[in-house]
Amino acid sequence: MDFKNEVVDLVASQVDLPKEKIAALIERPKNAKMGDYAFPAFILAKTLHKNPAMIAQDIAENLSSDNFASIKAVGPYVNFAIDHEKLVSSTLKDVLSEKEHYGDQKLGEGNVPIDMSSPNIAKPMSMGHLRSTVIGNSIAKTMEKVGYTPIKINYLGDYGTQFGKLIAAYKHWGNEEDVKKDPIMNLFHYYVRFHKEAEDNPELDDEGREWFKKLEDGDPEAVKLWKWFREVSLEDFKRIYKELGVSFDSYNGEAFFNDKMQPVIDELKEKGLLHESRGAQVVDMGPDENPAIIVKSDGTSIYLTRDLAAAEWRMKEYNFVKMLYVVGNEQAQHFVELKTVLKKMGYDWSDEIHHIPFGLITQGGKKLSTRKGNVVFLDQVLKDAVSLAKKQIEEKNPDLADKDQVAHDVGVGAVIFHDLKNDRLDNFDFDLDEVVRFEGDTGPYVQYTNARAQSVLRKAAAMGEKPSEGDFALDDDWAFAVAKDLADFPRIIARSADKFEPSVIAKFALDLAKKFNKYYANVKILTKDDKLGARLALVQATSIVLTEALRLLGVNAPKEM
RNA sequence: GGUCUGGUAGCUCAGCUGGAUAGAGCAACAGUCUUCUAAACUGUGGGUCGUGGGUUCGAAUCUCACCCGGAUCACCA
Repeated sequence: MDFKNEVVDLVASQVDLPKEKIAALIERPKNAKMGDYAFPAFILAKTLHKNPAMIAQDIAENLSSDNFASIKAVGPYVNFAIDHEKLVSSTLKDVLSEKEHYGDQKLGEGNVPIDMSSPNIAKPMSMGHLRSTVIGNSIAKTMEKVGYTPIKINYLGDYGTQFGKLIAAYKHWGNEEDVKKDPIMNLFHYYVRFHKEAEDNPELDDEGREWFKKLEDGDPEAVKLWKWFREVSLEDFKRIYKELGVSFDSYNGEAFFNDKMQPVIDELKEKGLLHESRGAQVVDMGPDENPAIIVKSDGTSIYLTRDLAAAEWRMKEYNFVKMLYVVGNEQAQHFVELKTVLKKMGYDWSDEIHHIPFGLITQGGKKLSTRKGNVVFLDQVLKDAVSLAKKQIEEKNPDLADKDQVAHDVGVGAVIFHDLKNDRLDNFDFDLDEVVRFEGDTGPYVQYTNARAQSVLRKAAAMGEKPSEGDFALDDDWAFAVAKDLADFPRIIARSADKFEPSVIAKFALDLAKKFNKYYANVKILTKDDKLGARLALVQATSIVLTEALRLLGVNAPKEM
């Protein structure tokens, strides 16, 4: 049942305004006591030459509807209070019949490649990669929920001059055994050492360049090492992705596009977009902008060239309706260049490319730097989170079955949720205690709420009681607050999808959990009376929606914790 | 200096396309488990919404200027 549409119709019957205009004016009072919808009468004051309070009064007097418990003027507003029982019962009916498909909708269709995660080979994943990974993953699930077909692409940083350096470093200090034992960490140590020693010993840099040249020329040893590094790194990454519950449809990284760049350069030349500047081949970006470099002065390519090739290739391969890049905000300018160059090449689909930026993570107020070794390793954070969750379980629920599985879901869930609950663009300073908190506005709070709901349902089943299938009439304020949130869920999903903003869903989940906990604290659910089935239906519906909201965020919802 | 982005409670942040007394969480203090999981709930204190102008019946929200923080400003990604 759509109560808002009815409000619009009711107002339209009294007021000389188009329905669209009315719909835009209808608002939701902040204070629930004032009702559920309100129509402000200010804009009619001029045309009717009456004060808004009187206008509101006139409108309210002429309206009535079975679906609203009251329609009355309060000052310059016409306030509509929904009939509690009607809203609760129509919402519960929807949720229970559609189950996890509640909130599904068709806002569009077609392929949507999402460039996300994209760690660099031979370097440990940091908290920054976590952001790209979990934001991309949540957007993918949300896009799917509203009709699109997401394609998750891990654009691995598996090529470039740093591999020359890494090979040189390995030749100096590395050995096969160590790399096999702990590939990422040992390769990373070689790399860090290389940079440190190169400060006093600049010839090392030359060695690095030589090895990269060899790699490009197909030198067997260089290629073999590179392939090996890539392979062992990817295995390590996949282990972490499994922990996070994230999978990819493509691992076509930078190396995949090596042989696809020259055609793009040729194409730019043909279209007359390329010219020489300071020894480099560039495309002009406008009078006050730096030009976009396509070929460096030493004749080698640059990441923009590669991204252009990747974009063209993806268009051919996927015929996408949108393409998203979940990449840090510090690369914003790069995506402006990418889109501008594509546009100049005559590709209007560049308008459907969106950079989905996110804020910077710092530690102690300082920017994290892989090269300086000042990083927060994602692997370690996840391990810490899981072990803290385990400790918590031992304290609070030592008899729980599947302790390790639940500790994993809760610990990892806490980390993911923490990363998604705030606006993407917010910067944040990394603080482990903050990231793995289990109380307050956190993932575990939502999980716990769901576990409570599941527990009630289990107890009810043991009593031989089930959620009602037809009679959902509840009219207390706490149930009504929960049902109102449930009724909002489809709208929340649409907004999250439209803004590519997972935090909208995370905030909703927190709010719903809070409303449910108030209900739980104030209403004894498992009492044998004629409303028991209806109360259980509310519990069931809440659990369905909480679980689905968490799923869209990429967080598991254990039934017990 | 140019561009982008942000500035709301001690801390971390909500506040949807401008609307009725600015909201949460954390931290502090005071309560609530013989009763459905206290990872919870209830209450108290805490605010010049960066500053100043403008638009409007109405501005935390839109606009302009300025102040402060962050990112970025052609051969790294």
